[in-house]
Amino acid sequence: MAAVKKSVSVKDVARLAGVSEQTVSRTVHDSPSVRPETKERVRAAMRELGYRPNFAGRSLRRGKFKTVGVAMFNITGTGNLDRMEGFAAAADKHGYAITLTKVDGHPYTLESASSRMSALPVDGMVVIMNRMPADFGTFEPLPGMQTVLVTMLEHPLCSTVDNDQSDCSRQVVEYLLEHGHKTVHFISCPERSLSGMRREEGWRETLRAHGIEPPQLVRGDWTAQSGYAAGQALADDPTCTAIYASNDAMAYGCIRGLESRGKCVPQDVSVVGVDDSLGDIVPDRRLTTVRFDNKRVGMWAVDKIAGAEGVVSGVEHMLIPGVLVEGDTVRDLR
Amino acid sequence: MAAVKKSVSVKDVARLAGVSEQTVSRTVHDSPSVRPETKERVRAAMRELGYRPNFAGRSLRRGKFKTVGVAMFNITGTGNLDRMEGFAAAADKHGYAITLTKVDGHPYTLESASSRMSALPVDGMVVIMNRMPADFGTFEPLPGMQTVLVTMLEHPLCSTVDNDQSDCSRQVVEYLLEHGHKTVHFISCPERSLSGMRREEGWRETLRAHGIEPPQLVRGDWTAQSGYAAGQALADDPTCTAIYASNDAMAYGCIRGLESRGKCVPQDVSVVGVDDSLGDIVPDRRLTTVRFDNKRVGMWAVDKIAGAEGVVSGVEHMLIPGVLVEGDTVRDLR
DNA sequence: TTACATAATGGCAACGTTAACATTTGGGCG
DNA sequence: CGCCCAAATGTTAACGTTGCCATTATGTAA
Repeated sequence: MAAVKKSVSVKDVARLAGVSEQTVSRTVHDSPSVRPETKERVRAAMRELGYRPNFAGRSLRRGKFKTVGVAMFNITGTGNLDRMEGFAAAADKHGYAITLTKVDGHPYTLESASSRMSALPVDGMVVIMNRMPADFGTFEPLPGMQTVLVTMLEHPLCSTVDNDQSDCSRQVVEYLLEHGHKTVHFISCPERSLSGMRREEGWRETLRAHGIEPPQLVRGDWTAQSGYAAGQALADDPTCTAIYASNDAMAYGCIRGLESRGKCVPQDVSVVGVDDSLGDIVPDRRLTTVRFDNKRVGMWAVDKIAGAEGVVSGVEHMLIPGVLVEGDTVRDLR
Repeated sequence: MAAVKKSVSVKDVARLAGVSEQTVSRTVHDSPSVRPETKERVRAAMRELGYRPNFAGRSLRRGKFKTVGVAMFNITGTGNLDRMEGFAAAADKHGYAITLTKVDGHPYTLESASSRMSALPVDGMVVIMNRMPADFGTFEPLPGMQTVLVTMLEHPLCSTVDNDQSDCSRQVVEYLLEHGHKTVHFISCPERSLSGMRREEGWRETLRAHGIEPPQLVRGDWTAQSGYAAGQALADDPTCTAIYASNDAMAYGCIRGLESRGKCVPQDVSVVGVDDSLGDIVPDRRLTTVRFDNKRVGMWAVDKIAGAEGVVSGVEHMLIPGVLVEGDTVRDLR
């Protein structure tokens, strides 16, 4: 076997096929102005030499990378896998690739995510925010770099997209009220969670909108254990016929906590969660919950960048509603 | 505001700073052979113009992208998030970026993953295999493109890395035998899962190595429901004192199934799962399980590519053992 | 036959960067 | 004062690709 040349370029293919470099390029792009037999000859040469177009040369020439950068502060997080599925799907649709970067060890600012990205071959960037970056208010996206933030907070200069947490709470509370419950108790989450706080607000607002003063909430910490404790605490409250938990783990924990105090779900108390994360993990329950479409969130973000194609499209804010999935943990009191 | 120039290059910075392009380049790379005051002048010019180095030009010149491509057939999958965490961490360590590609809609072959990658700016690639690609035996990696497969099957031309499923079963079975159990029953998974089959083999082999003929296994389908059914079936078997389930969902389902037949865990039957995926979802149990280090798997893969730095390092096969995490679902019979 | 349109192909330059080499400048020392 | 060395900076070319324009074949109408 001959020594492998560092890299095969159009020039090599052109020489072997006996055509100009330009004709090779045209063949690569399947231009109609190359004779079929010429194309075939060029293709044969490409195969023989193992030619593959050089991305750097191409991007340099074109000034575009056909790539969207994704910056994450924490990669492990509920829904991130689905979001990535969305990124990848949308990118694929537009012929784009995704470049993933973890912004970690660096300060939690949009600026650091942005500067990390600026040296990478990307045409635009998506930042997944888990909590509030220090410079959220003052951040300016890099010129020429379309920037989309995955967050429910609106930003004056960047488009944003996220699950609609407010609407989620509205759906759950109204669903329970429609089923005849007089009020809805709430198991919340730690106060630093943006999405959790929005759920809490939504719960409160919806109750008030229906003329109901929200009862005292029970603060949890996302774990089933905290839900269990909350369930036990609420078991003795006679006004409590419906509980809305900020995630499924707490909802399931709550059910078990209620059961430990002799209350049955849904006969005595109805329970609803959020996230649809129990899936196939729990055998005995089909929890009523809200399923978010994180894939769609991811797709929207990449569509916004890859779909724009150089057009300076305006700043947009998108909230994508979840879907309430009926299980067997809610009793109809009507 | 002045019209934004398409892109700011070293040339522009050089002109403004009154130095040569080379000096700008040297400043970017913080070369010691540029006078500090010159550097400062150049830096000021860079700031003023908003210069950021062009990745395409740089890669073209250097012939390297400092990027590792990751091809996935299915993005959603147990452990993928942790693996990505590993990819990103290792890439960060080496100053590399990660480019993610979904190989979907295309045929399930290594060839299609490979050709998809070949047009992207990557120096090497990682393929996450969930099942057996049609061309696994015949596949040849692209010349010059270091390719690592995430699979437990060894490949003659590509390095491979994965969790050690065999060892996982060995650990679980020996742990149970050491705790005085005479045999270990097994709840398996669908036969098309590579990792599941390897767990099954490991279970069988370890029992045989200890002179025990493996009992009839119960086939599950990864869901808690199937584990529940398996638990009910095994509840009536007096020889069954220890059950090893192929994942945590089935293990948890199994526990509940046993309980539904009046058996207590761990008093009557011990149960062990795999994956450590129950985490904070279940309030009342700390399942004994095996935790895999998918992050390390991911890091190994990227290290292999980014750490090589052009050196043609040999094909290696790496299996990374999991860690048995003791919960409260195993009874010591000794 | 000539003129002229059309199809197919070729030549050249430029994208932004940096390695290699070339040049200038400033000092130290005989 | 001249020599040489080192530090600092400049010049040139090339990486691979493709847009633009020029050129050459091929056919078609006047």
